[in-house]
Amino acid sequence: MDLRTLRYFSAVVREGHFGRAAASLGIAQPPLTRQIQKLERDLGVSLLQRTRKKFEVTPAGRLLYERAGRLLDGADQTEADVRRAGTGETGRLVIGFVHSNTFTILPGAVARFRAAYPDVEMDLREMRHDNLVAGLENGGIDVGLLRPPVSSRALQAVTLIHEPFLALVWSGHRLAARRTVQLGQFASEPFVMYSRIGAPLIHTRVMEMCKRAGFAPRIAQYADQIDTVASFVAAGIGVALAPSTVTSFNMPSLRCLRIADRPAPLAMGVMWRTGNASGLVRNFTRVAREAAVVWRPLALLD
Amino acid sequence: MDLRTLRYFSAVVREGHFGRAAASLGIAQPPLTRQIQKLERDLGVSLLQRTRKKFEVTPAGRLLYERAGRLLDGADQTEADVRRAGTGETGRLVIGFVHSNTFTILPGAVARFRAAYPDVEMDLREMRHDNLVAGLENGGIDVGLLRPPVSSRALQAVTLIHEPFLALVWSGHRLAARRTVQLGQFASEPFVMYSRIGAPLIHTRVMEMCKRAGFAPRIAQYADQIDTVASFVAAGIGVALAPSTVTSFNMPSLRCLRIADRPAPLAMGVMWRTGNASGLVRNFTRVAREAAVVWRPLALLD
DNA sequence: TAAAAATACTCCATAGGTATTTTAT
DNA sequence: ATAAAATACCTATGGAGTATTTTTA
Repeated sequence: MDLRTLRYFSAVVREGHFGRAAASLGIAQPPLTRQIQKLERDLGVSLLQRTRKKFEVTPAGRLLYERAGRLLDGADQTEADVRRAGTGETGRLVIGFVHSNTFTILPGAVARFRAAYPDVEMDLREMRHDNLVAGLENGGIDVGLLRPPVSSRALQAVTLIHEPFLALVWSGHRLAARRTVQLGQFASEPFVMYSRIGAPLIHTRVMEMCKRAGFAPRIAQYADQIDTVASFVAAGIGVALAPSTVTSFNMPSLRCLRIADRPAPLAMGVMWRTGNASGLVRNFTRVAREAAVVWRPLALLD
Repeated sequence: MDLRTLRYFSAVVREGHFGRAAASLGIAQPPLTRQIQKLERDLGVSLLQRTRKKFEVTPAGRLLYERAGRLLDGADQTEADVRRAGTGETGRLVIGFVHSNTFTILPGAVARFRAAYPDVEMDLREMRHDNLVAGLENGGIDVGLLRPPVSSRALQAVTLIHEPFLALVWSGHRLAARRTVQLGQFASEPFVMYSRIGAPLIHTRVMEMCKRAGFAPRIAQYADQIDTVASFVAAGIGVALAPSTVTSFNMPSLRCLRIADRPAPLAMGVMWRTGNASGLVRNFTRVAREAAVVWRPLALLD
């Protein structure tokens, strides 16, 4: 008993006529006759009470007709649902993101994805970089928004946007009136520094930049997130180097300066486990790229 | 997408291993691999994320696995139910019967059938002979207990029991002390007669018997059913010829006499529409025959 | 007599088998 | 090195087509 045979039998009962049923199925009448005979043999049950000219449906046949209809509907529905799931139009997507995204592509990407795939359930989780990488690797997180590069062969990444570094000082700082600074001018300044745990990538980058400029920063305060860094700087605790996203904040006592050394910008990307490129992940990645294209960093100190 | 393929896919997911799945399905591993690949092609969906060594199930695959399980369970259940319906172990059976059965095989047949097929719903309908024949012909009644012969090519019959005719007189009758009568002795008696409508077969038989004995009966009263006939006779309204079932009644003023002419007995049979020999009908017929075999007419005036 | 199902036969698509290759652990 | 999936190639079952027969309404 397979679905094709059930379709055949359903057609015969529905049409009440082998010839018309065969036509509606797009096959010839003799194979249809044979398939129904075979079905009856296989089940060991008489489904149709025949004469050479017509037939009527036995009680067992009526039962099968009723059940077959439900089974076929269920199979069709399943096929459609699986197709949709395969294209990522439905299902559940666990999205991990590091805090920095809050002010960049996350809102746009989520809004676009929700609009494009309303049937996908999104589970958004803000996480620390290291936990996010682990989550992606062990499958707890389907897709992550975090800063590449990540040294994990198991993960694949696409870079979405680049954010230049800016130098931050408070409005009372001696350099506050400048539009551009040399990193060397910060050599003896107290630093508000991204923590190694909360933002290892930025931490490393800032340390490198300082080293390249010829000094080791004196760290007055650690902070995990860009908004905390900005508020500490605005409070006069120290200077900082931070991605241009800081311009999203409206902090009167904060000044953002261009860096004459032009350090390489920070990247933000979308990552997923190699081999988990399901429709959901592919779709989210695509939508995130679209969101990144139209994303405009706020005016960079024009 | 057919049931076989779904069984294959379910086995692969359940076992987590193509080789073991193939073994559990009783096929070789390569065809299983190919069938899963074909299923993915047909659906246009990646169900398993493979390496050459192992695989994991994609979200779409998990969805299909879950749905396939339900579909397969439903199909198996349907197959079992249809088989049962085909053997007549389940379903609904409309049984028509003429009143005479009330005192003969009906109780035994129904009790046995209920015991043997507890899942069959019985719809018992007492009907007049003519309506029962019509009901059998048009399909409203599945199986009937009535007196053959019936001149309808559309119906098939099996005779269950034979009931000898007895002569009935009231206890004050001049022949009441006899054990045997000649039909000719009733020539001038008033008759309680089965009506032509209610019991056409017995009516005809009684008229024939009288004619053969050389007289036309003087009909004092008509009655439709054996119990009515018996009570009229017991009331002294007239004599009657009736099947031996009358001995089922405990009527003090009723005498049942043997008929020396030994008329052919009346038959009672089970009938069904030719070509409606469904499992239900076959089973009922068989059980009715079994009931008839053990049926013992009450002591015939020993 | 006409129309419908059943049968006879032929063909080919495809499921399944065996042998072998590839690759990940 | 081993074990697991994939591939190559072959066979044969059986599903579908055409032509024809049978039957009954």
